[in-house]
Amino acid sequence: MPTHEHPAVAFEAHHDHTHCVSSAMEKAQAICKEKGLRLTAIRELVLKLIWTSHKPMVAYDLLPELAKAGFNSAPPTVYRALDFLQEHGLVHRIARLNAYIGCQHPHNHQHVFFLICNQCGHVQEADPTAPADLLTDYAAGLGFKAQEQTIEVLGTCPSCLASAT
Amino acid sequence: MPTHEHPAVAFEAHHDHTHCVSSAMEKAQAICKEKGLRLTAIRELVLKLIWTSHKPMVAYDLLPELAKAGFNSAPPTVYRALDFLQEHGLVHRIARLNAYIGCQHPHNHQHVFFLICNQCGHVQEADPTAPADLLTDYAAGLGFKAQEQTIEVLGTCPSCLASAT
DNA sequence: CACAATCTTGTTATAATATAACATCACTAG
DNA sequence: CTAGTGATGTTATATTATAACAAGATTGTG
Repeated sequence: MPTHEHPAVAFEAHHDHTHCVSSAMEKAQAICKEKGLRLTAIRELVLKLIWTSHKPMVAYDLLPELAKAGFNSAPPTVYRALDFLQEHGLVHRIARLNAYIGCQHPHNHQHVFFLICNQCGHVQEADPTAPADLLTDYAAGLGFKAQEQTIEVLGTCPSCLASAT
Repeated sequence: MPTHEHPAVAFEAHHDHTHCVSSAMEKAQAICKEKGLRLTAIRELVLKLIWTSHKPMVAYDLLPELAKAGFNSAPPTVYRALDFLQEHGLVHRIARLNAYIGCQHPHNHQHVFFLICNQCGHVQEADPTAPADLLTDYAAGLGFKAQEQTIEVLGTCPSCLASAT
């Protein structure tokens, strides 16, 4: 296991997930407080559900969970919460999965970089810094001004590689 | 304008589009012949429509065009054609747009790299080689075996930058 | 407190994207 | 020519997402 905490966490089957979720929630509360945003009950629950699943969740998977918790559960409710969370950097939308995942990284939210396992579905967020610079430069060479970057890498994660023997 | 032909073509308002389309169609026919694939009338028309538009097209934009040409125009028809074209490297699907565009590049079809203009909607396919190597190496450092890569860069294209003055 | 302004949520309806399932047709190899 | 495969037709439905407007909640200000 690497000595730094984040990069491998989603590929670790037995990390302390309870801690992982509560830490993410505390961080989200702090961010909202700092920015004067309202992390309402619905928004908080949606974020918690996404973190708890620790896999990408699609919007319609969240609806029954909202219903269980006694909230309104029509699509606009969950899409609004997701829009809010995404807008403020708390979740990412993974385009090719139509799914949402908690934002784990300390980086510029405009630049996202995911490693998506084809076999188990786990998604690892990675550090976008190096590719972001490369892509921005490449685009600039074509006269294109880059503003937002999405990198989605599909493949096989360490744990699936291991279990394939 | 760069001396190489491909990279800037989609940002060139006045390139020879008729030639551009017919050249793409000839190339597609050659590829299918070589691989023993059947570029049927529907598949050929779908590919031609996509190339002619020269912008990303969504599946449901293609349906009325198929109908005009006298073909069946239920959704499965167009999705099947798109699946075929995508599977054999003739078009790409741009995940965040739910849209399809003709494949312009001579590279590995598993590695795609798009520059998407927020203002005019034009999409430029770029050379994925350099970022692909970087991403594969980065993933390998995390024990992840990369197999397929999607890079979508949003921003402003040269022609929109120029017209913004 | 009262009130207006704004933000958030509730509610109904519908749009947009994509696939399942099975029938029929057409091409190709033997 | 004929069985097997691949392609298309057809109907129905699943999945993802948003429009539009009403009602409620929160905040700042007098």
